[in-house]
Amino acid sequence: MDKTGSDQTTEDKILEAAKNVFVAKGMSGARMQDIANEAGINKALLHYYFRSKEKLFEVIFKAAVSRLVPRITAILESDLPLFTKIERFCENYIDTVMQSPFIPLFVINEMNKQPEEFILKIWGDQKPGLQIFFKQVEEAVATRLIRPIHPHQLLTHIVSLNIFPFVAKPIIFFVTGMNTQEYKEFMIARKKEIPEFIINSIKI
Amino acid sequence: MDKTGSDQTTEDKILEAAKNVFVAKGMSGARMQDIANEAGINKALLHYYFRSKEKLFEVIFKAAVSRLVPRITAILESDLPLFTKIERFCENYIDTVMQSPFIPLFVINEMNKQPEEFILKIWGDQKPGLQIFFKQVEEAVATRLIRPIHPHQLLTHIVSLNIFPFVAKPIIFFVTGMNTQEYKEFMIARKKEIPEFIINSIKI
DNA sequence: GTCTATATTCCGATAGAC
DNA sequence: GTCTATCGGAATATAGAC
Repeated sequence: MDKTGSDQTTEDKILEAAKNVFVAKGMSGARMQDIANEAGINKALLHYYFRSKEKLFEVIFKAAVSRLVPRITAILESDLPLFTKIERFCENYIDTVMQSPFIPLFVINEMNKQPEEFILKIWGDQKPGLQIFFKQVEEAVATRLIRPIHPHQLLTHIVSLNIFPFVAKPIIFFVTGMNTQEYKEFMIARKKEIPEFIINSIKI
Repeated sequence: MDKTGSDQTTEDKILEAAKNVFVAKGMSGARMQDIANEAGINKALLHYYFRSKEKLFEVIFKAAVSRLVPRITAILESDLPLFTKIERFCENYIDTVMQSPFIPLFVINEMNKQPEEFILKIWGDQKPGLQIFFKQVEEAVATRLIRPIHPHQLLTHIVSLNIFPFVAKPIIFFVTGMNTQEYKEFMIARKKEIPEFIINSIKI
C-alpha cells in the first residue's frame, strides 16, 4: 500500500495529485496541467475520470471538509469532563494537523471564495451538532466549575488558538524570526500551553 | 472627498477597484476585466497606469500589509502597562478590522501562496520590532505579575484570538447558526471578552 | 483506459486612433 | 489619457486513434 507507488489506481493517483495541487494553490490558482504532471498522466485523462476542473475540485474540497470537521467535533461531542475534553482536543488536533498543515487554510479560504450555494452543497448534512458541548459549558457555568462565559465565545477561543498558528505560519516566521525547527518545537509546546492557558482562564 | 464619487483621479479609482477585487478573489482569482469594470474604465487603461497585473497586485498587497502590520505592532510597542496594552489592542484591532474584515485573510492567504522572494520584497523593512513587547512579558514573569509563559506563545494567543474569528466567519456561521446581526454582536462582545480571557489566564 | 492532437474559450497585454 | 480592436499565449475541454 505504498501511497506514492505505482500500485495505486489511476483514480487514486489523480485524487492525491489534485489534493496536493488544490491545497497548495487554491481552486483559482491550480492548473489541470499541474495536476496531470503531479499524477504522472496527461490532461485528457483527468477529464475522462472527472468531467471538469470544478467537479474535481468539488470532490477534493468535500473530502477535506469531511476530514477536518469530525476532527474538531468528535472529541467536543464526547462525554468527557470539560477540562479533559479541552486537553484532549488541543493535543489531538495539533498532532493531526501537523501532518497536513495546509488543509485548514485551504478550507477557510475556499469557504470565503466559493459561492454560497456551492458551500451549502458541500456542508448540507455536515452541519455539526455541537449542542452537547454548548450545554456542557452552560452547566459548568451553572455549577460554578468555570466562570461565566458564553459557549460560543469559549468554542471560538479554543478553535482560534489551535488553528490560527497554522494558517499564520509565514507571519509568525517574520515576526519572531523562528526557523523551521523552532516553529515545530513551538507548535509542539502549544499542545500543552493552549489547554493550560484556557483552563487557567475559565476555572474558578 | 467622496470616496466613491467621480471626483477621484483615475489612478485612485483603479487602486480602490483593484483592492476590492484582489481582496475578494485573491491574486489568481482576480481578473483585470473585473477591476476595469469595478473602476468604470477599460482594461487598456489599467496597463497604462500599472504595467501588469503583477505590478498592480504588488501595490495593493503592499498597501494592505502596511496598514495591517502597524495596526498590530503600534500598541504592542507602546509603553503602556501590560494589561492595559492587551485591553487596548483587542478593542482597537477588532474595531478597525470590522470596517474591512477581509483584509486579514487576504494577507494571510497571499503570504502563503506568493513566492518567498516576493514576500521578502514587500516586508523587507517592515519587519516589526516586537522586542519591547517580548521584554515586557519576560519582566512581568520575573516580577510575578503573570505566571510563566513564553512571550512568543502569549503574542500568538493574543493575535489568534483577535484575527481568527474574522477569517473563519463562514465556519462560525455554519457551526453556531448565527445570522449577520448576531455575528456582529458576537464580535463586539469579543472586544471585552478576549482581554478578560487572556488576563484571567496569565495574572497571578 | 490512455494517449496525441486540436478545438475553444479566456485573459493579459499591446497597437493605434482620437 | 482614454478608448476600441486585436494579438498571442495559456488553460479548459473534446475528438479520435490505439
